[in-house]
Amino acid sequence: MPRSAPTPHQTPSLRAAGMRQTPQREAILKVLKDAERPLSAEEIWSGMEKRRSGIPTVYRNLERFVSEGWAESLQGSDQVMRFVLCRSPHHHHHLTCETCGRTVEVDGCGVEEGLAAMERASGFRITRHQLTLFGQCPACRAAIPG
Amino acid sequence: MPRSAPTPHQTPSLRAAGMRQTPQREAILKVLKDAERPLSAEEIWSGMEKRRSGIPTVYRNLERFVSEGWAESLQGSDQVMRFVLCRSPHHHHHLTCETCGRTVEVDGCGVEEGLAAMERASGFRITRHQLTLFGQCPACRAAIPG
DNA sequence: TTTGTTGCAAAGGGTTTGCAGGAGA
DNA sequence: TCTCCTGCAAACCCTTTGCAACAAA
Repeated sequence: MPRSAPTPHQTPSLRAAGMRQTPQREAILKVLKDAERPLSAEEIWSGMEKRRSGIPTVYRNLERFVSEGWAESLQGSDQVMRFVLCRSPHHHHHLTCETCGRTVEVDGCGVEEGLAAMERASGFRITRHQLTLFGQCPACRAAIPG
Repeated sequence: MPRSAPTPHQTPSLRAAGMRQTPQREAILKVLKDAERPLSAEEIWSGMEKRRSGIPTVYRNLERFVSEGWAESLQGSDQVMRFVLCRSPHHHHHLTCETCGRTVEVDGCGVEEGLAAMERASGFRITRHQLTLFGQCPACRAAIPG
């Protein structure tokens, strides 16, 4: 249930979204902004200076940010939810390096034709999809050739 | 750490996989076989006649079946792991109807070209991907046209 | 008989809730 | 001042573990 204007992917503005501007919220956004990979709530919490917040506050705000479209929550293979700031307002996917954990966004999608073929094969109408990509980033490829 | 032969996707054979044949295991496999959608451990447990098992047994065997390649575990948007029997030995994806929950497998993949484009754009080497598809099955499309 | 499995109970770990006090606007 | 937000503690819930009893082979 997004509350903000239709194009919320710009620099998150607490005020514009009708949220009060608290140091906790700014700290959470800062940690997310500086992160190069999806972070768990606990990692975000640890990253906040002086831990001046409780974990529940982190969770509550994360949920808020996701519903605003500012962040995205990703389920890993473990039981932990991780969060990333959405840099792009467009449809995109996250590509995670399995060696160093760095995550980048890939704009666009590139699976449309594949989806169309699957629709024909299954008779389903495909309305949404979630694609998570894993591999190795350029730096790690260079470090560990093979 | 699969223990069975390289082609374990046929009808699961407990004996062939080096597992003892217990009523609990047969019951779990039966519930999964009859299911048309991914089931949580608790749903599987409830589906076993007379609940003649403890939840830990269900979890332990599910983990075993997954490592044998007989089943696959899927993370939904909630915090619950769900399980499906793999009908096909090939690379495939699961397509879930958002109206009735029915899930089918789509053989093949169809996103290869897209992945190649993403590799070029990102510089990553993509080694694995997870694609989950949502939409509406033929029956639900017929029932609720639009 | 041997050893893999099960059941119970309890622990674990991430996430959510209730509520009273605190602080933006 | 008026709400919204936060912090604390406890509750929740799914999943895992330890261990002794049990049963498949």
